[in-house]
Amino acid sequence: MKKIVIVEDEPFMREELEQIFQKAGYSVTTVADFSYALQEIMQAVPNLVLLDLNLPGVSGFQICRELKQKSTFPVLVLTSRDQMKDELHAFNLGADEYLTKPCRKERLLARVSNLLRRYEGRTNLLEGPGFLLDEQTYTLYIHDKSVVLPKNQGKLLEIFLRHRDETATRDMLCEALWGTAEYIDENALQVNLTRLKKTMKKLGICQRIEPVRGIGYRMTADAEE
Amino acid sequence: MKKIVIVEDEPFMREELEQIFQKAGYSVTTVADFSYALQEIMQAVPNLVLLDLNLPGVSGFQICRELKQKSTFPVLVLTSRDQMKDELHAFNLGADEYLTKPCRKERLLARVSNLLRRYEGRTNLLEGPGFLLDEQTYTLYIHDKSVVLPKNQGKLLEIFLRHRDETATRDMLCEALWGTAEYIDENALQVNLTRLKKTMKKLGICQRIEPVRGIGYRMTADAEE
DNA sequence: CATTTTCCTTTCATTCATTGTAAGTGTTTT
DNA sequence: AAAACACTTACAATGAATGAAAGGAAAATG
Repeated sequence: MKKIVIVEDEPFMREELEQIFQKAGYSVTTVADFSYALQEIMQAVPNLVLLDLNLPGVSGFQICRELKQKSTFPVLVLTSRDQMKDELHAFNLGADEYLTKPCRKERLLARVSNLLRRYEGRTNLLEGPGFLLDEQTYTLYIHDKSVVLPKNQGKLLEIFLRHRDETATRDMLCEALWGTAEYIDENALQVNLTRLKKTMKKLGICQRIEPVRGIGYRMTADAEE
Repeated sequence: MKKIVIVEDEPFMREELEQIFQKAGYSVTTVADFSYALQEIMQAVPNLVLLDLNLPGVSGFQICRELKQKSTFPVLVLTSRDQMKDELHAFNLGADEYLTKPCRKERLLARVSNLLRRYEGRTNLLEGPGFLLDEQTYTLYIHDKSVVLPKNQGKLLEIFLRHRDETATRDMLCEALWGTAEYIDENALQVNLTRLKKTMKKLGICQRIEPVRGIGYRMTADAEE
């Protein structure tokens, strides 16, 4: 059963939405405390997020942006703000659909199931700058090409994507590769990193993996590409 | 550069759309002869199709349905028909977006780039009943799981998906596996089929691969699942 | 500027999944 | 019942991915 999180402050509206989706066979969770909205959503691990923009205290835009940075859930913005600039802004932040209230039940349900269909099989995809990585198979999507990375290279890339612009310690990387933080062989890690760099270069993904002396590595988006 | 095909009968509207998208940096093709619309679209191999519903002689719905059955291009329906039932119908046929004329340039462009973003890395996905197959890597997506099929199994499944409910001859299958229609070994095909069946069963995809005596095989959707 | 430490690259042997071969078993059709 | 066709299983060969080893660069240190 597909799970939907509803972020809406107006109680009457919230309850109506909840009923609509429950009747349609969805599992529904509502967010009450908007200052922790992001955490609550992440914890619920929904298939889709229904987001109002006018929330007391917090900016709906801000929630949308952070959601899209830290997760891959589809976001449907449902709001009474019918300004074109709001709509464009929402799309720029990564929103997947934008509907204005009042909205007919049928339209809402149609758009939701449409989004869910679009996102089928997309739940495991990590977003990198200019490419996508399937975290289960390590299939890499870039433009219209796709390649399956060798497991070790995939594991390394996954770690880097999960810690964008942070430093990944050698322990973390070894842990990911062999399940233990102790060096099996300090060099094996090295070799696998070299290989990852090589395949990324071959694919035209310009990323720099820089060493952090004595600690580990960090990946930063490169200028070109 | 992303390529868009515009299917619109009203000349003034068509030209305006063409200009809007060209200015926005897209490559544009327009369809003139609507009785061959489908063929023209398929031949153009666009990244997105902009489709009007009110076409002389042909049903836009019909084009939409066939497009979605035979390709994976995203379809944006842009029409003056603002009936709710038209919208729902379009969505049921697999349309990805539905906008009513008149429509502001900004909104149209935003929705288009939104769709294109959503379809990144999705261009190679073949749709099967309940699952998706990447035709380059043979990564199989089912529910929230993904698996990379061995090449031979992937090739076989691809053939079956491209000829849904038709019979795939042994020649076709051998051709796909070894590039030649002559039997390398009649049995090798057999073994690979067995393996495909086994993995599909393990993944919970209920498909039946039935032999057609002396000719080949056909895949049919199964009752369960 | 020389030395040490740290990091990187290349080559080679091993390992493991995938594939084809072979032999034998089941199932239709005539 | 016999023949033709379809399926399964086990095993050996192949090839990609991996780790080991050794030597070369680059950065820090005195």
